[in-house]
Amino acid sequence: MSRVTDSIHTACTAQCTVDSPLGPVLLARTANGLAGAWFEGQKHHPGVLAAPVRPDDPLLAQTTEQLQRYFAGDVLAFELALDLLGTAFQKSVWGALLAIPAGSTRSYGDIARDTATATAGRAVGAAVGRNPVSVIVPCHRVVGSDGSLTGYAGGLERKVALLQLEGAQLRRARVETSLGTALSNPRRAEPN
Amino acid sequence: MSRVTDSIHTACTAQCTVDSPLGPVLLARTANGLAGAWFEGQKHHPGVLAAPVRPDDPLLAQTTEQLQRYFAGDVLAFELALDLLGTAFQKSVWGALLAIPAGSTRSYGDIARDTATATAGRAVGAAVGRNPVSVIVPCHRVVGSDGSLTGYAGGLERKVALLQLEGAQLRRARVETSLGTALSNPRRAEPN
DNA sequence: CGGGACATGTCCGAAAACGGCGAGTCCGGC
DNA sequence: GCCGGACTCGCCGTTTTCGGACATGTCCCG
Repeated sequence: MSRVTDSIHTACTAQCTVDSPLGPVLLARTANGLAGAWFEGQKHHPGVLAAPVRPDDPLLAQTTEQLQRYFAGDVLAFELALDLLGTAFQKSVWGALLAIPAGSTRSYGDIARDTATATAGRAVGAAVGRNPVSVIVPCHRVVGSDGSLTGYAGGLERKVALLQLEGAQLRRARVETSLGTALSNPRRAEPN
Repeated sequence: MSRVTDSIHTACTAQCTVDSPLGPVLLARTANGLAGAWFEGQKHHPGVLAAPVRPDDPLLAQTTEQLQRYFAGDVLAFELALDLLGTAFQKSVWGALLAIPAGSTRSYGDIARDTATATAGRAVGAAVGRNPVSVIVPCHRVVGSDGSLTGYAGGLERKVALLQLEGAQLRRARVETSLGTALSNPRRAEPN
């Protein structure tokens, strides 16, 4: 068990489960904020938590409501107190994710350039993959530099679904973008 | 930082410092009981704790008082709620230490025979050395099978001082015991 | 006696492996 | 000629693995 994985086990003060179109989501909070939101069966799922089940916990209830609205199509920024447990590097990456607006995407390399060494794309990928708060910390908005989806801890189907729900421009089959590179790489408006 | 060392950092709820003839002692408690008592500069000292300083905490005050009586020569069993943070093996070893009455000593091998595999003497030594609650969990009452003191996280001087305070029979310099091994190994009355 | 060799649980430091990458190259198809 | 796709290589933080080191004691051998 990783160091951060077991810290959620000890720091978690309350948990509950929300149903979503993509399956049940396990929510977990600490004394300081929301610390986890995992799809069932997703990678790095913490498993069974010892903390008491409290759907009525104010923060968890708030989270549940915002998630339900989100999945209903009312996509806007979540407003929740977060407590992201991880290394300094991971926190900086997850923080950068929060700055990606719904409907758009950025590449792992972009995040690397923003937060760390420009060449740390791969490390960014690892950190993004360990995002403890799915959906709310929008790790699904990060794609490869060529627009490919590359991976998602909850399974690529969920990543696709989330992006479509947000109305993001997914890279299409090559057929439609034959006229130029700009369309095949929609996340870059400015050429430089 | 070791896994158990940082667990005291997170679990500690209150701390304070007591003066003793052997130097200041840092006391730390968790929600469940006394979790630490370290001499200044001793090995595995947790360093600076974030928990608030509360000499008036009931348990800490109780501990302070019993320690002062102990050092004043009123040596009797401590009566305190303990919360020993460690592995199962370590807990079993530390538990065995509590059974050693003041004034007597046992060997690392003895403890090994009592708690774990008979050949785990060395592992017992390591565990004893990491006893988080000095003096109260009497790790100073454990000596080598030949009666030598072998080591003490707080320094051998302190180990000697504690044992003398308790009136334990220390092995003397070789000069006086030249007549036989029995005297040099006073902790074994029965030959078998 | 002295000097190996071995068994035991845990911690610590170093080294290697492992990813949700990205840029560059080369080659085959249309 | 333009892409794709497959392949190689450098990059970087984290996790895992591994080798010693210990507050030892027993046995066996000179």
